[in-house]
Amino acid sequence: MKKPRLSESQEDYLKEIFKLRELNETVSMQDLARKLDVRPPSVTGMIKKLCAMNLVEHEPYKGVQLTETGEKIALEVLRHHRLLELYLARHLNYSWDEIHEEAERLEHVISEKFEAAIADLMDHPTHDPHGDPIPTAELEIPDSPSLVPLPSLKAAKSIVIGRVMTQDKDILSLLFRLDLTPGQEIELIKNEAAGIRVRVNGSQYLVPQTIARLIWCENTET
Amino acid sequence: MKKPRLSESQEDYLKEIFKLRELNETVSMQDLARKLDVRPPSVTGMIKKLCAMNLVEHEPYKGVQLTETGEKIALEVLRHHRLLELYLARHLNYSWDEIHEEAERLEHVISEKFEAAIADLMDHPTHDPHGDPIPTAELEIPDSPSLVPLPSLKAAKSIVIGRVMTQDKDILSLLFRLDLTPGQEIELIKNEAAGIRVRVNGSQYLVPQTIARLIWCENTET
DNA sequence: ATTATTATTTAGTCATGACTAATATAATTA
DNA sequence: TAATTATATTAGTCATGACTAAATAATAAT
Repeated sequence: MKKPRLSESQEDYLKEIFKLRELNETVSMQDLARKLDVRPPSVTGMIKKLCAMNLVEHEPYKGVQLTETGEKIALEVLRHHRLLELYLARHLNYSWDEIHEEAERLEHVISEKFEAAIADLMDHPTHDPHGDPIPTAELEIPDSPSLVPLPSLKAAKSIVIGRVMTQDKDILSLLFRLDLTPGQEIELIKNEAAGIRVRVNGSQYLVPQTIARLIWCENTET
Repeated sequence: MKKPRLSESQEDYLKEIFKLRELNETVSMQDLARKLDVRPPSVTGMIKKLCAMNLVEHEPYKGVQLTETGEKIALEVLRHHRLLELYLARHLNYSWDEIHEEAERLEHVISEKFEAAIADLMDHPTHDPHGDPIPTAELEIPDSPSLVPLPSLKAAKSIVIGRVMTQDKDILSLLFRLDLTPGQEIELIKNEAAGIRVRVNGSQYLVPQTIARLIWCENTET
């Protein structure tokens, strides 16, 4: 079995299919075009190629899916990305909103050796700074606490943030400044129409619904 | 003035022209083809393009030269490369013969931020693990001690290695195992036809001429 | 000075991975 | 069911950066 080394583009396609698949039931060509910032015909072309390589399967109008091999590759890229994000934040003093872009470029070029080295250095972490799970070296996805969006919770004294579902730099830097970060314990005071009133480290904020929806928390009920 | 962002190929061409220029008086298309591992017509094509961008100048049959802008870019890439090599060796436990390849890929994708971060972390080093000078952030080449090849020296008690002029993995790993590394102090016992007899950390070796020529040392004689 | 050799360039091809414009197919709504 | 809208695909183009084969220019040797 040969290992033909994929292009960065191809890796990005696989990664994006994987990420979209986690959210939506089905992944359309358009979804991909949007996320990858290319035009639909480009997607058609690339998906054709990936099909021929047995990395994805495609039923027109029904969606794209990764094959087992395709998923392995996606997970490898995702592992690189998330390890890198954590590494940049922890060891190179990157701020939260800077890590994504850099990781996006580095993920395609680091070797197995590099991956292993930073994983070692960080003691084989299971989640990145956004709370996203980091696939293990064996490409399994580690267990995460079951999470729900902040707006779906009722007022409660102690809620722990698990994950922030955005890569938008402005939002990230805002959340970072307010300490609305994974691991942080907050108090949900009241769920209002305009937003969610929370207390974090003694300070009180009204978090707009749009932003609150991006904050997923450990499910305290039941 | 626009900054058109060069391709990795283009950066490699500029870097290689710079490095060749340090050794030879003149840089031919063939030299470039050899070093870059491409065929001469490819070089012609690319040089043409770089000329149009005002990054190099080319007198057919007389050689290629960097313009000021071209040199700046070459130095930037070189700075990335050498900082990375040192960083990989120091912080990620890379062995000497592994750093080059990884740096070769990373040098094109790291940001200014990344460059600054690792430079800071290492206290703005002036030389990489091979003894090659690391251009400063302002893209000046730092002073190096004046060096001469090991075979040109006479027997002497205390000689300090300054630089090893190879990227061959086997040779590097050999030199590393024998402690024939920049900064190391050695005794030159005798310059024989077959090689150079040296003592390093108490052990005695006969270093073949081919290899000895790659080892440059601080010039002890006036 | 002519010939041989080496260096360089032209001309033309190929693969990648984007693009636009136009078309076809499916899903949705009237 | 037909019309409309959304989705996907063809067909054809372009830029990049490699390649081969053939031609041309410079240098070295006889």
